[in-house]
Amino acid sequence: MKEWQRIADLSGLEPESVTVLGWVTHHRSSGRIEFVAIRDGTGEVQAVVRADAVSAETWEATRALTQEAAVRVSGQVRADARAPGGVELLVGELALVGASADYPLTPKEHGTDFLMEHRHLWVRTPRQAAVLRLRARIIHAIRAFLDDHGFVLADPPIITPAAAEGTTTLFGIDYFGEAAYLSQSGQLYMEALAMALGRVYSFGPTFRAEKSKTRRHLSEFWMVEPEIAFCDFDENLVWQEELVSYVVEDVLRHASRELETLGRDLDPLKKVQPPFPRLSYDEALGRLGEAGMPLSWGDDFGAAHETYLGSLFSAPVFIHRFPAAHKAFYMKPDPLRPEVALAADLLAPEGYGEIVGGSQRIDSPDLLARRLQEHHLPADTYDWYMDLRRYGSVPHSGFGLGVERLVAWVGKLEHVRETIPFARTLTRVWP
RNA sequence: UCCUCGAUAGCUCAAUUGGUAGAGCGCUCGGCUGUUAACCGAGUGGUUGCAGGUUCGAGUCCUGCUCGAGGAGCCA
Repeated sequence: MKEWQRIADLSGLEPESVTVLGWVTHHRSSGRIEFVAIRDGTGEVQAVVRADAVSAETWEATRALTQEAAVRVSGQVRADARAPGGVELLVGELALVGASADYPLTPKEHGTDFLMEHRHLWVRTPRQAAVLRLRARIIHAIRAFLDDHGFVLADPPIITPAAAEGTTTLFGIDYFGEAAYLSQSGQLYMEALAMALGRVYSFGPTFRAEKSKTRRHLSEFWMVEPEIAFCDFDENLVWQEELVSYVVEDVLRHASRELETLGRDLDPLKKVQPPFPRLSYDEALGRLGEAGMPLSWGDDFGAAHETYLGSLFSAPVFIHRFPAAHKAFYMKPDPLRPEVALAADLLAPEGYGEIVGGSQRIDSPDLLARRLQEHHLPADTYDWYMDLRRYGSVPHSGFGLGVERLVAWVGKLEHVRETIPFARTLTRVWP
């Protein structure tokens, strides 16, 4: 027999006597009877304490309970329609494990800044706990899919000597007296690892020092970066849609309780089935023109354009073959149309924007050398990267998936700052 | 970096035309034997973000600053 029970396992145990360990979320008094809501991380249960049924010590301990006090409660499990969840604990004994005075978070509403300032306590609330559980399940699904399809986890360094793409802002650090940077993408390293292991993926934190201040941006976020040898552009898209579909299906099956806590409408998720629609950049321009949002060829999409394009379909949509001029140096031009790159963004529906960005990489050593020059990138820094084309270069592709954006969309959350335990944003590096 | 909005009790907010800073929640005390963010009564609580200005008088008007939120750009 277990010494204590998880609250999630209580249902069905009636009329057994059990012990539960947890925290008091709130309690109500009605004179000679107290109702204490207890949370243990697996669920919440109502403990009922009657003055005439317990010792004086237990009664006094119960009367003195405060919000978030840690307690040990023993009692009989019983079904009762009046109890939230249908099951409650008729208490025989209650003891304080850890006191809690003047808990800052009340059951009433709070503002964003106050909650983020108390993020270490905010995570105790049912909604935030559900988000973190959903995140864990999504990460599990991503890794299960990749592991089951022959991808080898091979993480690139987080401390890097130079910008991977040379565009976005990096966080600099002092590396034994030399300048170094926190990785903003492991992609170039993943290409090297794909030449060694075939199919690889990285799963780790990524750092961007951009002064982005929106509900879609974090300074530190987690990214999955698969890289696949002998994989062309079209196959790359298939991997992406299979992965995203698998994650959604897995979450529907295994995280339904979390989605329910979040009030997530499941119908849009059920429509996420491969293959996803594909819209070329040119076709996208046409759709935007029809919708009264005309752009000139070569223009980048703004947030409003992405939201509109994402809203056209019930599943995520690929926008592919962007003008090459503004894209990363390593992206392969379309052989049939060199002015566009074999790159695609995957836009989530319901206004969540880009969740994946991927491309086929340049395999020609001559073209890659030319691109490095055109982008004014130092040849010596990228010499090791050129080696990948000098020694057995093959067609290869890969993509980067933003974990927090995926979680935000799947959970239909307002802001990515809730999808990670302790968000690092432009204005917050605390707690 | 730019645009918009905001900052009043521990929290969420109110304060009419420039005229005595309030409510709910929290907390403390009391009441209540089935509560559901319990309820009822009493109490507690303020350098109105900071600095200056206008005025008989500023939470309110003006200037500068600080901090925050949303958005743009950039991106996952």
